[in-house]
Amino acid sequence: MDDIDLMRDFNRYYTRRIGVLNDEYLGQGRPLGEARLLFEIGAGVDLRDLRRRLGLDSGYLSRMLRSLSAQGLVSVAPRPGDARVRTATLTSAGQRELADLEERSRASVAGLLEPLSADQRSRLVGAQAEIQRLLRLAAITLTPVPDSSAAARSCLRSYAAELAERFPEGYDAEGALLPPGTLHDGTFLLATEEDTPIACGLWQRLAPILASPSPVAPASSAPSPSPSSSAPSPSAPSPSAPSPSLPSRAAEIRHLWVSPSARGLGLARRLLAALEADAAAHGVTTVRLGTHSSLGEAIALYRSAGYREIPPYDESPYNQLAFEKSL
Amino acid sequence: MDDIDLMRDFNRYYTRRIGVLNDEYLGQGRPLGEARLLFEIGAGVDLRDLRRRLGLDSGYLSRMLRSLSAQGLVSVAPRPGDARVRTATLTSAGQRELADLEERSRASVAGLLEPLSADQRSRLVGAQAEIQRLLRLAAITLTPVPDSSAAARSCLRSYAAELAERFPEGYDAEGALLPPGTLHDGTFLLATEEDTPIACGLWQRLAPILASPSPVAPASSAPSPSPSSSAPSPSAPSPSAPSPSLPSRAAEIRHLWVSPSARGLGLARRLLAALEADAAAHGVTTVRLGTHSSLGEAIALYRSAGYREIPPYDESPYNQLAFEKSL
DNA sequence: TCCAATCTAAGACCTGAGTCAGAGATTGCG
DNA sequence: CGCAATCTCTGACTCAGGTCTTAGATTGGA
Repeated sequence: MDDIDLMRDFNRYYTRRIGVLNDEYLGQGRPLGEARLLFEIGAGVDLRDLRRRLGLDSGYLSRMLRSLSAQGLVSVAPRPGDARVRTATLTSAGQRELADLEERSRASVAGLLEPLSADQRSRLVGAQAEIQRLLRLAAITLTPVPDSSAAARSCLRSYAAELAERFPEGYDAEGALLPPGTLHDGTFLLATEEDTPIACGLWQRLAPILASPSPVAPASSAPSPSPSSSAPSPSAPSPSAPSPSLPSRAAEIRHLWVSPSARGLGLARRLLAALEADAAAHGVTTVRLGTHSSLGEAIALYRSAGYREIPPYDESPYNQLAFEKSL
Repeated sequence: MDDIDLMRDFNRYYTRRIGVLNDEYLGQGRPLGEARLLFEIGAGVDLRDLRRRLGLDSGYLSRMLRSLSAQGLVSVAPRPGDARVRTATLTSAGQRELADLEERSRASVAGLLEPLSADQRSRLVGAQAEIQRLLRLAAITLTPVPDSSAAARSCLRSYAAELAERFPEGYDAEGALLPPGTLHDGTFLLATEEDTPIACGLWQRLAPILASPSPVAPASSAPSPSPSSSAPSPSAPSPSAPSPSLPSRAAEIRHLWVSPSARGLGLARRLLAALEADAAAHGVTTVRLGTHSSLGEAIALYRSAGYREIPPYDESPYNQLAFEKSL
């Protein structure tokens, strides 16, 4: 039995167990769809958002809401300001009903856990947390996007905001952040979880350094089918590339950032590996990066990913440390 | 957030993820119920069993089967020998269809696992295995039953069969097994998982030993509300009890057995603890047990559960080792 | 041999879930 | 202002899932 079969087996077992659990507390007279609605309508939600979040047809939603408001559990009213969209709110009876649902749900889970010792319970939730982390990580997709795209800029803004807060000296986004539309020889990777951006990073070809060994022919560095947003094949240097006609084999990784909500999943490591792989596929053999001495987790990540410290290679005031790795 | 909320959170996340996974491969044109039927009809099943296993209404099942056999996937025929029950079999087209379903299911799980490294995958399935073990353990119920009940005897038969195989000298069930209906001062605990017996064990009051300290008044050993099948309250000794009018405060644990299908769950430990608790609730202060030197896991269990070795206290040829614990 | 029990088939019926097309209301923008 | 876009409601429709009842076939045991 391989991993796949083991997982299928677990899925069958778990969904069956949890299925009866859910029936136990949800199926108390109320149709499932309505119960889910009650859960989702916290304190006023636009119907539009409800539909999107639950993936419902507008007619279907409208009908369920009608039923719920006939039962006096929710009230639907046009949103002040824009009367096209309507918002649903729980009435006080609805809140009671929801609390009741929650309580029943808690009770049925408690009944399930009851025969287990405290130690066994904590092992159970520990294993669940591990699974959830890994599944989240697996559900995150990495896509190359233009560095000027809205999602990319929003990630970079969050990145800059966080650095401004963490660096004792603050962070000058204007001066230090990659200006939009200037990444011509490299790739901006965006990580999204259920269509919301949660992490990013980019690699960018470095101008050849005079002290570096003279460029050799790009012999076997054939263009690969790997995803790349903007980098042309190595034999066709981009217009913005500096004087030498052969592209540099050194690149820099910059702006690696993971949203706080996605930390602890191992996403930074995955993103870093993806950036390296993409750069390597474009003929890059050496990647460098600079970082701030206050970013302990990042430094630990680079070290454990095979980077070794080198003297700082640029003048950015924020890059007190620099690292390098051969691909 | 306590264990219960953590588990609810995980349930929501997991069922949602797995839900879309299932829709992906099951909802290919065929209704879910029919797909489940295909899975369940392996090589010939009685409709009666199908109904019981899936919890279906006879009319509903009959309708689905009609539809499946109209599609040429299953054939239903009266069982030779008893024409009241009918059996369903997959046709060769049905088998192909099932193989196809399985393949799609594997593919969708594989797609989910694809972004994970081998190490992450093995951590995932490891955590799943842990959860499954703990949930199985939690789903097992311990019930006191008469030692002559069919379920009890079936467990004891399996127990004897296993010992006969494991002991180099064999096992004489006639001589060594508790005869049915003879447990008058003690409790036979049966462990069942989804209504099938999977483990058992019993405690039985020992006749007072002459060398033991003289019996004290059973002062505070009040009868407790704990479950007990046959043991009368300590103040009313059973007719079969030997001469002294006060019940012995020593008991013996015997015939502790866990079906191979339920090993590794920690069930033996739970069963042992339940037996001790039940005995203690009946005024027992010392439990003893004997075991065979070849039963390494059992010996390790007793040691780790707080038993200390004592000299053998009876003449059973199978009890080369004896243990004792004060409750 | 006959009766009760068992098992299944079939039909009527119901509910929930979900889709679709069209009509109204409201708003933003040229 | 008027038009297009957005959002919602409504009703008609389909389908899966499931229950209930009745009837018929078969069998085992009195």
